[in-house]
Amino acid sequence: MANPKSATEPRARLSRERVLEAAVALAVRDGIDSLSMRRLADELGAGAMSLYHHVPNKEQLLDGMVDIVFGEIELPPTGIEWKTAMRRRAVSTREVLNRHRWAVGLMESRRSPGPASLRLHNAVLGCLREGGFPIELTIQAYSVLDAYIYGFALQEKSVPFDDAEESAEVVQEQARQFAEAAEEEQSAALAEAFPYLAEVVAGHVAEVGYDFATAFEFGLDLLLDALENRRDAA
Amino acid sequence: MANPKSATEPRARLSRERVLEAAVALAVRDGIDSLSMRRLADELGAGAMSLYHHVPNKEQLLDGMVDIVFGEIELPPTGIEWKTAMRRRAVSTREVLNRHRWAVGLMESRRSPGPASLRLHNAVLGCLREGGFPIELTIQAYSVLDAYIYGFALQEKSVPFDDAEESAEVVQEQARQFAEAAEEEQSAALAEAFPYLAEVVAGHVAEVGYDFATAFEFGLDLLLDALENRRDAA
DNA sequence: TAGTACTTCGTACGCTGTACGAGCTACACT
DNA sequence: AGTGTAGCTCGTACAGCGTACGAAGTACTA
Repeated sequence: MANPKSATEPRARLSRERVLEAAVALAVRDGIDSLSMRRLADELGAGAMSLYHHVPNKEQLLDGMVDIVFGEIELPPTGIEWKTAMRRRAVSTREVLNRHRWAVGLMESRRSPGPASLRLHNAVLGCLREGGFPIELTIQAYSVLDAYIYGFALQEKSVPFDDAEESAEVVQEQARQFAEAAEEEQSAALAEAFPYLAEVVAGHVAEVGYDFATAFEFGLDLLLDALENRRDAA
Repeated sequence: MANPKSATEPRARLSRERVLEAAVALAVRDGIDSLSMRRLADELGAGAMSLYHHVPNKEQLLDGMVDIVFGEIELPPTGIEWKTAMRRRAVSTREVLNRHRWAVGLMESRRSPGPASLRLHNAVLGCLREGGFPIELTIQAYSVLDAYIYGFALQEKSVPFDDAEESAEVVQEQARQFAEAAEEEQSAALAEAFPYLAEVVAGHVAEVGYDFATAFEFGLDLLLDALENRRDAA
């Protein structure tokens, strides 16, 4: 019988790469909670247990996915001023983490970094060293910057929607929870219980809005400038 | 009404508070992954489904647990300099998050904050406002500081052991993964592939060590000073 | 004492990660 | 060309998960 399967037919074989890519796509589309081995296998038109021939277990599947995300982050360019380079890398990191919100909790807390992660870490450290930072300060700077970047991403993760509407969304959300919690708190006047919070949420954010990108870069520049001062003071 | 006087019987009834406390204790002892409704019920000597009369579902159980953690964070003291107050609060947050590592990923990313969370947020904003920060800068400062604090906690979460030994632990871990990943990377000389990383990991951290508390306060003071400058420049 | 409301919890359903092993496929070497 | 073998696929099964449902027990009010 003539059964042509040598062509580009749907009978595509699995591979570690295909599995990881499908996993990332699924996480982006439906969120990390929807990523189960069975769903992922379905997505690939395979049986669940087939996956285990290309990935040892779910934990290492996540490791692989995380490294894909690391691979999307722009390395700090060499040959330009360190501050500009670090800024580019930081902004790129935020963008990537925004695209892959599912990864935010996983990136920093995961053991056993993959090659892309190592490459990035090495490049960042190199950028600082070449920028004239002594070792101790390099480590400090690296730690501080990464803490800020990932912490900011963590904050952003909790807001439901994308760029444009997010501020309004946050405000609404906050205001509603505000009322809710105030009820539990037995007080009728919530603004009285939390006046400063009310001032910010109802008074300012509701009117002026809040732009994450601007806020991120504000803090980023604050840090970069402060680090530069520290370096020159040494 | 809600507090029976003669509750010294071994036949302790369940209550939302008892459930939440047991849940936190379990998470501290065995980690958040070990927290299941059945295990928690066992811990309380009850059936699994009994819990649902005191907590609507697991999601809100986690919300309640998180709010307990927020409640342990020291509010920024009033009546003293804002920088000192913010420092105290930041250091306290790090301590609490270190005691409750299970909570780190959950604190910031959780919707619907509880009363303790609201109280803390309000106090922090108030501290900045009373410290002479205009509203816009207050929001920025708040965002930057929290991003840093929680991001740092996220980093710390991944290191296995406590205070003293952690540096050595990190180094060993890093070095091992280093070798591992370099193997995958096909190169034999890992130090050649990631020279800066090698310099830091093998060269400096291995010898001098790395103290998280010091690193945290370095970045914290960097931020606080920078924010003060920003305030005075306005 | 009866009625009512609240609490407890056994059972069950559909989901999860994955161990096991039977069958299939593809390629290497006679 | 035939055969051996190594790797891949996947059906089945198991323990554990969150939780819907409803029966039984307990406590308190009238």
